Amino acid sequence: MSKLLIEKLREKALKVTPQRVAIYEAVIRLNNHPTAENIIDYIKKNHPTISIGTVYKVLDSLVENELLKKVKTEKDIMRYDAVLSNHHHLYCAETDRIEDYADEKLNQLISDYFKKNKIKNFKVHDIKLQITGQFN
Amino acid sequence: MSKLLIEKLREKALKVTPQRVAIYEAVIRLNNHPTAENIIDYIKKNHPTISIGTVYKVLDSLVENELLKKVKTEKDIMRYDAVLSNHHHLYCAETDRIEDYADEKLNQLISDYFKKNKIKNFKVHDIKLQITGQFN
DNA sequence: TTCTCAAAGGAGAATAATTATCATTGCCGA
DNA sequence: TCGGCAATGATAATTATTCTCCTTTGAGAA
Repeated sequence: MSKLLIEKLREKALKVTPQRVAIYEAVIRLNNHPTAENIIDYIKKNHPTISIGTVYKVLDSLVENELLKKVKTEKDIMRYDAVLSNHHHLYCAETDRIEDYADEKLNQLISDYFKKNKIKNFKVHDIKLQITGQFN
Repeated sequence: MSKLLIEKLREKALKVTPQRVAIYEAVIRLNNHPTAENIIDYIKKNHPTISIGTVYKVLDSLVENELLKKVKTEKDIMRYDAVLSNHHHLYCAETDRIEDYADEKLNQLISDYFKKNKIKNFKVHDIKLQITGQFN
């Protein structure tokens, strides 16, 4: 399950620690864009001694090493995502639910559009849609 | 300059106070998506006695009354925008610069796309593009 | 214009999320 | 197996924001 993690860590000469593995797996398991707090709660079950600071540090380094992504929210809390493939997010206006929305046809449409319509003085790296609305 | 503000406040039976006017005008003047801190610094020049709590309270109520919008960032700091018309944001990956990007043709393209391709179990209210990249 | 009073503001304490510090631990290459 | 150094744990500090509570003030009524 954590093959990718271990590989990436080795590749960058970072140590493979049980904490890093546990945190990475927690984000995957929790899989609805957990907050640091969600992750801490989940991990404490199997790692009752893990430190909060460690969780934040590990999350940061996993983001830096492109094993996780940060998700923007309305609130001032960071959330994390283990799905690395290019996708968008559906934000529920009522609850705090955030779901992934992958749509290759849409990506194509947008990327075609920007190929034809460059933004002046700006080099686009990445385009994400924040789709707000309501689940039903 | 604050006609719209005063109108909206009156309309909702909210008091027109010098603090509200100053904060609203500050967001317009600073016009690059200022943080609360930016706003406080700016306002202190003319309103040295304004309280930080007031700035936050006013910003919240202006957002609630649709005179300002909150802008999501990578960081866990809120930023504010006085431009209400539908537009997207260009995020600079290096600096914290955020610029508006309005593009009616693009909006049309996306809204047409979603008219034809509904997202199941989800009612879309609004779609925003976060375009990250680099100014040059 | 003055009065009234709820709404708004000010000062500072409190909270919550995150970051920093630093002594200790443990991963991993030699 | 061992030693060095990166990573962790415990906890203090910081930062952005919210809350509390008392004072002030905008604006409708008299």
